[in-house]
Amino acid sequence: VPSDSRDRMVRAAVDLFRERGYAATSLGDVLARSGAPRGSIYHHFPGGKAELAAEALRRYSAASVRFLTRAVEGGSAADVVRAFVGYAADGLARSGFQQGCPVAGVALDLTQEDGALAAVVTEAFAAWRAVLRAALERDGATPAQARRLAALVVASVEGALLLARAERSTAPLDDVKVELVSHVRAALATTGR
Amino acid sequence: VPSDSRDRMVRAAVDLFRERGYAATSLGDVLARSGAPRGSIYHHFPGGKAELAAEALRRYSAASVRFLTRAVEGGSAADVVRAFVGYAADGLARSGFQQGCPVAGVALDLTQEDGALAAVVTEAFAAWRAVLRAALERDGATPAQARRLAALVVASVEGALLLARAERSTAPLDDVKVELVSHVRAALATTGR
Amino acid sequence: VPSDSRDRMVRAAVDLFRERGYAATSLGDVLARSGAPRGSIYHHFPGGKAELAAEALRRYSAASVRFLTRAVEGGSAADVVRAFVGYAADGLARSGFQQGCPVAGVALDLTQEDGALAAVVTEAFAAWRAVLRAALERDGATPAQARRLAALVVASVEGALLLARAERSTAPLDDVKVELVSHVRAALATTGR
Amino acid sequence: VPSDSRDRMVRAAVDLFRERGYAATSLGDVLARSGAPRGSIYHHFPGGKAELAAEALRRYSAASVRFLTRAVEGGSAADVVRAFVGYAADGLARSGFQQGCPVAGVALDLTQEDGALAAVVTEAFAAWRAVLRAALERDGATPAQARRLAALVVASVEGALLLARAERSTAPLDDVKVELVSHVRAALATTGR
DNA sequence: ACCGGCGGGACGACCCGTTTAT
DNA sequence: ATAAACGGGTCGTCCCGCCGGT
Repeated sequence: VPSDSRDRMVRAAVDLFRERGYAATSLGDVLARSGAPRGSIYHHFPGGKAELAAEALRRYSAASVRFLTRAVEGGSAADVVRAFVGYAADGLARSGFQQGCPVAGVALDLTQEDGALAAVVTEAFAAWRAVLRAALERDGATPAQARRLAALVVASVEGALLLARAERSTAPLDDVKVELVSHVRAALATTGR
Repeated sequence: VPSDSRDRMVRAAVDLFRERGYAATSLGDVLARSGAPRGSIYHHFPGGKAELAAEALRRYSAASVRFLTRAVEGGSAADVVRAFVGYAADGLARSGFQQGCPVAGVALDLTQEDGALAAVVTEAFAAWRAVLRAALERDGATPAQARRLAALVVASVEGALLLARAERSTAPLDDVKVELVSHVRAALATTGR
Repeated sequence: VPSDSRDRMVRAAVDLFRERGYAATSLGDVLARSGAPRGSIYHHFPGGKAELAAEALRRYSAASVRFLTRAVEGGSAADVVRAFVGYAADGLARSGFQQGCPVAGVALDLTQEDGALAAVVTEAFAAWRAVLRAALERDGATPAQARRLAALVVASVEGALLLARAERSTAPLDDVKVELVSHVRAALATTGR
Repeated sequence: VPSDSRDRMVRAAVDLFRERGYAATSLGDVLARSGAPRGSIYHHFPGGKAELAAEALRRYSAASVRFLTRAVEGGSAADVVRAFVGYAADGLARSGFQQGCPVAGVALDLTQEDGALAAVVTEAFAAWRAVLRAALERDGATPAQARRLAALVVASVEGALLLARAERSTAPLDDVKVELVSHVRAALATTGR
């Protein structure tokens, strides 16, 4: 059975990485926010901070992929794009423009040595792209086009989250959403013809 | 006359923020890479690390804006987009997939207290968007459309840089470039008609 | 029935104290080397690390005293000295010059508060000296002389083990053995005359 | 100019290693006893605890070698032995039977990785032996005999210090002194004949 | 003005010896 | 008889003053 402390620590880590990134988040911060006892971190995460971060990213990735997958099942590719942008915008707005994307927050702080964590980051990005690619192909995109569009969507959302958090406004996300939906629609219409 | 040490420190800071972000970069790292004397930090940057970072971002922003402006003067909006993506891709590839965007590297690590630095970050993003917006309007976009497209371009490039650095490949940047150019072209064509 | 885990832990502790002393040996090291389960420490050794160490020293002391006693029964005092030095040299050489004397390894790391462990250390030294004293008296030494020679022998061996481990060679032990045997022989000859 | 803090830290380290060895001495202990500020340690000893220990051992070694050398200049080999044992006994007795030999205290706690420190330990032992060997040869010993006798003397003193500290009495040192002097005298007399 | 030595306190992550709850 | 959990403490080092030189 997963311990309660452990779970709270992972959740706190996700939130903190969304707010200040990996390097600026101390284990003390995680402990303070989660209310977990100091000694527990090494027990639950023998690999230390990096292992905690890996788990946090995996959890965030899994949740967002589940969300995306549901959107894919219930709507068109354009709907999925809208859902993806909305997912990011929601998290940001709900937290008073504090919480961006934890994957980005970790990715930017990594140096070459953190191989294991870097792999988790890459995997998280890949998972999003895979879901988007599948939806785009399902709706008529060629494989190459789907790959490019998926990259554009993920990149735009990550970047827009950056802009939006910086200026404390969802405007960049809203703008990106409009253009993304229009572009995807046009691309699929052209291809499908 | 601007001191040599000061200059080297700023350049080292830019590079390090591109590689590992703000929080993961210590002043010791900056000193080591720049070869600057230890006692000089507070002489040149009484505000400490934050002031050094502000200067580093301003310098990077100014250089990239100069580059973008030249592209605007010499080509279409689509050319500017290509140049912008290329600028990011070049820096990344030239550094062996180490150096992303220093503005992003700082932005993600900031907490609410770093007001001054946050302002510099916002300003840097705004500067890029302003140049792009102007070029788009010049080429026929409506103000609102130009604003949205500029947001999309800046966001896509920042995000693609993230993806590209993570997977040590320029593929995401290349993919984003193709889609961005195609979308901007289509948008301007529609509007201008 | 003596538990298997318990036994393995004691043996691992002996070896580790011989290699790195008391303070540098963590319970985790003991667990890792013995393969014993983590939770068992407090079951078997309610007194914690100190109690484990006490038991380890007692076991080592008992084994070496048995060895010495057999040498006493089978030979002259000079033979006993040879056996004593050889016992130390064997353990050291067999372990690739890793394992010295666990009693020394514990003794040096103790502070004034560790009364119980200090007593075990003293007792271990006393036991060796007692056996040597008895053999020397049996072979003709006066009580005072036997006491002094026993101190010299134990001290020399402990010290030579230190030197030998440090320079990864049995030379100091060999040198000490030669001189010790010669001195003991001369002393007994003079007395007995 | 050597800083005052630095000097006090080294002296505190020597004393603490004499009392509890290397592993049981924390940098916090050194700081507390020396009154030095925490931030200074890394400035003075970039190599951390190991570098501080190396310096402490070198200082103790140098001081004791100076002492031994003076004894060599002013007396016979037997006098040197007496001085050597007395040096150890004095330090121990003066400190209320707390302070043994710092070289031993470090040597026992080292693992295979601490190569640099181990070299300093070996060097310290070698220095004592060299001085003793020279004095013995000067007084008529053959080279091989001098080597063996020097090993015996150093080993005996180190070991006797161990015993003496453990039982809080100088008796082992006194006993060893008597036997050592008698043995060295006899050895030199025999050789010189 | 610029720079080096040094000091200074606060945390950083890691991990240790121990106890509570099975 | 064992795993989960717990605080306290380790070393490293970070960011930052304060002087004395030059």
